[in-house]
Amino acid sequence: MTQPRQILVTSALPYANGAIHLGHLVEYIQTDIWVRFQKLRGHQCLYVCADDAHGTPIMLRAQREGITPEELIARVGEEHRADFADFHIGFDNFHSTHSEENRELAMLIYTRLREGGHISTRSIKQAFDPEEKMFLPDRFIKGSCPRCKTPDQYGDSCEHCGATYAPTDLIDPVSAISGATPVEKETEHFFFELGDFEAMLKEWTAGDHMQPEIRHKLNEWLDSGLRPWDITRDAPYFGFEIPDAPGKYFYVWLDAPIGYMASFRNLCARRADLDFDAWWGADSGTELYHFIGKDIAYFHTLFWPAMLRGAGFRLPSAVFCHGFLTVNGQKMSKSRGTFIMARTYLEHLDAEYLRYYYAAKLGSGIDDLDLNLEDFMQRVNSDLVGKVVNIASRCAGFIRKRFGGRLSASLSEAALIDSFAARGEAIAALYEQREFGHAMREIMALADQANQYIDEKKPWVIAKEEGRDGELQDICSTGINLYRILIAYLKPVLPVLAEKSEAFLNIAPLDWAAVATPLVDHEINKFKPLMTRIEKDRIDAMVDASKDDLAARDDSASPASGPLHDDPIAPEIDFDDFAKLDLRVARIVRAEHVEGADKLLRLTLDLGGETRNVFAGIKSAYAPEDLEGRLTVMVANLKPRKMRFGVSEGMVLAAGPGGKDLWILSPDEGAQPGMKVK
RNA sequence: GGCUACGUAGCUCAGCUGGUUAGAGCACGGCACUCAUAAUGCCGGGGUCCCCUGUUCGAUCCAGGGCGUAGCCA
Repeated sequence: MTQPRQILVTSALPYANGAIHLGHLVEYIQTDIWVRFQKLRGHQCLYVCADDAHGTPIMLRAQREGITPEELIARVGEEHRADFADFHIGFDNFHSTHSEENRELAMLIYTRLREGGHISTRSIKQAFDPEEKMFLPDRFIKGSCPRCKTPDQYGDSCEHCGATYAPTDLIDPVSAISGATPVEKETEHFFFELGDFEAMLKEWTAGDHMQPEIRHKLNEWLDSGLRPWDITRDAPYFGFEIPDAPGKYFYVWLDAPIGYMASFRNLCARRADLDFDAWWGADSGTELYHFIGKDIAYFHTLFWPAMLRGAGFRLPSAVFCHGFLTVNGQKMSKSRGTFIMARTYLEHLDAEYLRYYYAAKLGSGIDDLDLNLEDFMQRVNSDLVGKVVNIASRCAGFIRKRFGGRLSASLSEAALIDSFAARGEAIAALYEQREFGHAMREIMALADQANQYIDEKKPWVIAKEEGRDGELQDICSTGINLYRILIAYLKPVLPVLAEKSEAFLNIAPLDWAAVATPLVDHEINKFKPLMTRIEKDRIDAMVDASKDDLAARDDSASPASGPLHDDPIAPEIDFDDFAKLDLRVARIVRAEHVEGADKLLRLTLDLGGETRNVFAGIKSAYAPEDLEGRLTVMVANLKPRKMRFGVSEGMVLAAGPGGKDLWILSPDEGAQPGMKVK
């Protein structure tokens, strides 16, 4: 080990007007894994975050709920803390931007920027709601797109044609709050003169402080010239009022990143060993990393370094961007049930499944990450339960039953165990570079090796032979030692599995260095299942619950609804695509319940010369006796599918959202079984 | 609309500065095994590397154009 480093890490501040969802968690899990890794390596690594508690949306939401903004952010803050805790996000401190520390630091930075001549004042024209007596952010003005005329678009861009414009360009603009027609009104704002920092930002950007993709984007902004940044908003606003400018507040994005500092200062107050200035002073020798989403790179790579430099603080060592989450290849969708809240997930599934899956797919780039629920289940079950935990499971029984839990007094396979330990530095380098997916592949390759070893040695054969106890004990002791190394490598990702494994192995908490010292002549505890498989119905239940959540949650009267809205028409296909489908009229000659199946009925379909066995998920809507004798339509050339209860040789067509609301298709009188539908 | 990225097997992803038969895991098929949470091991099938044009002796990798996806445009 080299010298311990001093590292301060942040994740972006979650906005305090809504719940944490699985998209947010990409970032917190990524950051947490990196932080836990650094700690296991023996570094002093501190992870701070806070709620981002200011701004118009929070003010308005509190109004709507009839509570104060302070009450709203207190409530949301508690929810956020609980969600993070249950996903094992190990913040050293989680604070709020609506705090005294943040007020003082925001003032300090603002004052220093002003003294440095970097704050200017100018009058701007902004949309004003004459009924609510407030200026309107772009997002709170709606109207028709000036280019494509699509109605009901926001004041900054059109969701239909992608045009960007000023709110004043909208056709028939209205305030989203009151419905009144906004008027233009002049107001004086303060601006941060970003252009003063152009040279410094160009130099900083050229250094190794961000990913190349972000640097490209930044260069584009730098080349097009830096404009002054509007840092104030007028009352009414929820934020920090500027003392010498009554009625003016700091824009939420000014004090949000300062929240990183405020959270750290708050931590310093409780920790005698931490000195704020040593970590944030201009000449600080510590490291500082911000993990953020690619959407807010702008604020963290331009405004934030400029503010820090202008106010005499240190700059970040690096800003790490990540991509966005898609679910099943698409944007998270409320109607599809893939807009999944952290809490909803936790009610159905173990947090570590998701931590592992994200880790397996995260790299150092800014690509989006897809949570494919089918892949998620298979990956977790196969890698963690089938491969890793299985190693302990298949060795522990012999050690316990035959040797009283005692591992061999010496290593029979020192070379194998050494080869596992020798991978530690390479795996550490991957964690360090945030190449978690690559690290997981390396670790799983080791798990495969361990299983191969056990397979090759066949302890279950040796166990039946006289006089080979020593060999048996050696093989299983080796397996246990290999398992221990794998768990140490996985510990940043799976802290709970690690903790349970430490209890099973009867050892002190593992760290990276512990890998070098194998367990010999050591007694382990009884093995209990350390992790269980993901069941498909748990995922289905989570998706269903996410649909329900939103029905309940979505109080912002969304006028659009109905089948077309919930399930938009699929992309256009050619006739050839359609012609591949062979739809046939079929008579349901028998319909019966399937023992053990919650949703399925077994249908025997007559195609006029051929009968098919089809399992249909319509039990919730039909009684078998109501179906027998009916004509319906089936997909006749669908590949047969093996199900738990038998092979399903096709599919009957039905419409409806599910449950009781499901209707199978019926041809009119006169159609004969076997006729092609075209 | 402009810009920055991305587009590789059914799915999720690797592929170092262009070079002979393009890889992994999962899924799928076959075999073996039964210690283990129906876990494991061995073998196998499967890809016009989004499309077009160009540069090159040679391009999945470079250049130009197109299509699609994501983000940003203070």
